[in-house]
Amino acid sequence: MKYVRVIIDNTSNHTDNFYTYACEEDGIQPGAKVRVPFGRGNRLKDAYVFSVQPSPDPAENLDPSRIKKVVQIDENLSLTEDLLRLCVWMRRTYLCRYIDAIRCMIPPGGAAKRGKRRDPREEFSCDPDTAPGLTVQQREAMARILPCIEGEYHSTFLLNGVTSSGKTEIYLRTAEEVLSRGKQVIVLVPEISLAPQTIGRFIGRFGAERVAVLHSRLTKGQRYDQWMQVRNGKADILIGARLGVFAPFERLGALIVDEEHESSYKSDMTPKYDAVDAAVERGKIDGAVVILGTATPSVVSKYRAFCGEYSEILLTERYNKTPLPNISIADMRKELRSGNRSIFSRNLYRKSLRALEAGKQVIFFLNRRGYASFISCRSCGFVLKCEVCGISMTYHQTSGMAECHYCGRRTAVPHICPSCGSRYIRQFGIGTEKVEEMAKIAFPDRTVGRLDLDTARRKGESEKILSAFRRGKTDILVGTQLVAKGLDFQNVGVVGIISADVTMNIPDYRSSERTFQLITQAAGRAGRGTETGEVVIQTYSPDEAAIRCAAAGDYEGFYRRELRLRSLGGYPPFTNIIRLVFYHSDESCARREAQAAYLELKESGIAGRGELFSPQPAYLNRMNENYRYHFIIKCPLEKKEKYLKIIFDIRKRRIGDTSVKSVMLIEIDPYSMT
DNA sequence: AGCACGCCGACT
DNA sequence: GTCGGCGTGCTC
Repeated sequence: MKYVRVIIDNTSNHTDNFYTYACEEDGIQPGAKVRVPFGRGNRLKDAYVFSVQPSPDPAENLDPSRIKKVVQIDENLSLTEDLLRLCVWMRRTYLCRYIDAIRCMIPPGGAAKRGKRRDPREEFSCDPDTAPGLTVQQREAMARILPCIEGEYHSTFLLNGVTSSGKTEIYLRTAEEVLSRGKQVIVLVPEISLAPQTIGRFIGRFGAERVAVLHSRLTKGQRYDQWMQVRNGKADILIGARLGVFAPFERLGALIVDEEHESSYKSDMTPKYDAVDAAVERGKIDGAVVILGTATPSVVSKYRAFCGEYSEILLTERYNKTPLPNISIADMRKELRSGNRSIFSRNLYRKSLRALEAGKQVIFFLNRRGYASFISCRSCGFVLKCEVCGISMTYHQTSGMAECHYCGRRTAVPHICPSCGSRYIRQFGIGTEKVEEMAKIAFPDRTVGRLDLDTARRKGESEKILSAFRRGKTDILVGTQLVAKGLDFQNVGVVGIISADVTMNIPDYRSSERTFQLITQAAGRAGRGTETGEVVIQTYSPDEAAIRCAAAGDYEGFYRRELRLRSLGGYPPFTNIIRLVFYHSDESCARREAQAAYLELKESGIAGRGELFSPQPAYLNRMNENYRYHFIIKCPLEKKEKYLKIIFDIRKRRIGDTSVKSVMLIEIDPYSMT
């Protein structure tokens, strides 16, 4: 007879504890999925074994007569011990329940109904791929990674390589080395639909039968099948979106994260984990090599490399010596002053016209987010920013005020520019639809396609738009970041970034970083063939560091400056932003309970100057009929444990207090503040 | 979250 | 007497 400590699969907030059961099967292992009687009604519940002991833990002082027996063991859906440790880390790091972490790791709906279903791997073309020779830099990179694979110890590499420097080949070689030692590989990509070439190369190199894919677009049945391929060792490579980090490999040798700076690695559902951090943690637990690949490292990752947490590998040479595009900045203030009121600068218009006449194609890029409106002066480029946080303020229609979404400060919208006194200060917001319309007017004899979330939502539509552009059926492609990411077009002569200010002015401390990354990526779409491409960046703030540095291809310069600003503002990587959200259908209840939690933190005396901010109505004040209040903590790294402990206690107090009605959400470094 | 226990009012 | 209201508290 063994005794097991389990976590019950239960929706309750009150049962996030270990429960001890007796088990007659002596071979029971941690990670096993079991059925146990639970509660007074002894209803059978799923549960997951976290530890196996010869006798009940005496410290728990359990009455032996209260210990019930495991009634069934489900061999199929068991987790690995390493994943259990990752659960513990997730609960500690994101303050979720054990069961929330476990649910990331098992296929949803359990064993879905049997039956024939499409193999999701079929959709990827897979010409046999043979390993090409490596460049000097690639060989140097492998020389640094190989010792970890051979020695089977964990290390995280930040693979910082410019576009076409051959990062994918490093991934493939790493995978090859790991696989040849009988170990397994996880490859994370930001979004499966944007990575068909990467997947195609893995399948082409290693064979489709060894590769499993996992992402949220799969049906439940498909996800179950792919998960099983991994669990029973049929596949030894998994390519997936963020949830692929939880693939149940027993002998994981490497975790590869492509485009590590992408925001899609942050989960938007509970638990709000960051798949990059989870990958690094899993690498530590499993003793696996972690490779974070990118052309524009996130400020946080770059800083960790600087601190020695990660080792940085630079790839600076372009593989086929493709010339870098010629990047220029168009100052839209000057355009306006000289009478050009169109959305195209003369420079961009002229270059586009010339390229189109030479039979080349053109991309117009604009990253419009529905709510991303900001207040700016068309005359001098001034942008209304919060005095405390330095973040651009958002215009609110309902209040008619400009608000900072971080600290909640409100100011009246100036009618005269505080900087230059001009009256041309107003709210901005153009979208891709308008760009499409304007492109059709400006280039009347050309065909224009548009790719953004609205046109790509319909299934198969984005493929249609992209293939039309690739085949030359459309001359001009207007799009959001969907066109900027990872897609190879051979015939693009000009990339026009219609307004670099759109991303610059979203209310988030990462807006500079995102702007730099997006410009760099969009620029990388130009001149992929043999000829030099042209990139025109249009902006009302040509002196903005993110824009200047991106135009100059100066990552280091951007990074150094941005790091200083983050340090001054108390932002990551020097802090973690912890956000607590409270929602309830009754506004006063949400406000009161947010206030109670805030006071509890304040009275604990933990918060230093500028760390704790008072509760504010959340940006989307009403969501699903719920009123939302939130507050943030700029938590210095060394105080994280202490802060999390207090927040954990607040949650415990709230669970025990029946008068508490609102729901509290905990977010660490949230990607958006909605 | 369930589910049972428990301590009060109105019904055959 | 006893049926049932939902406040309280526990679930190995």
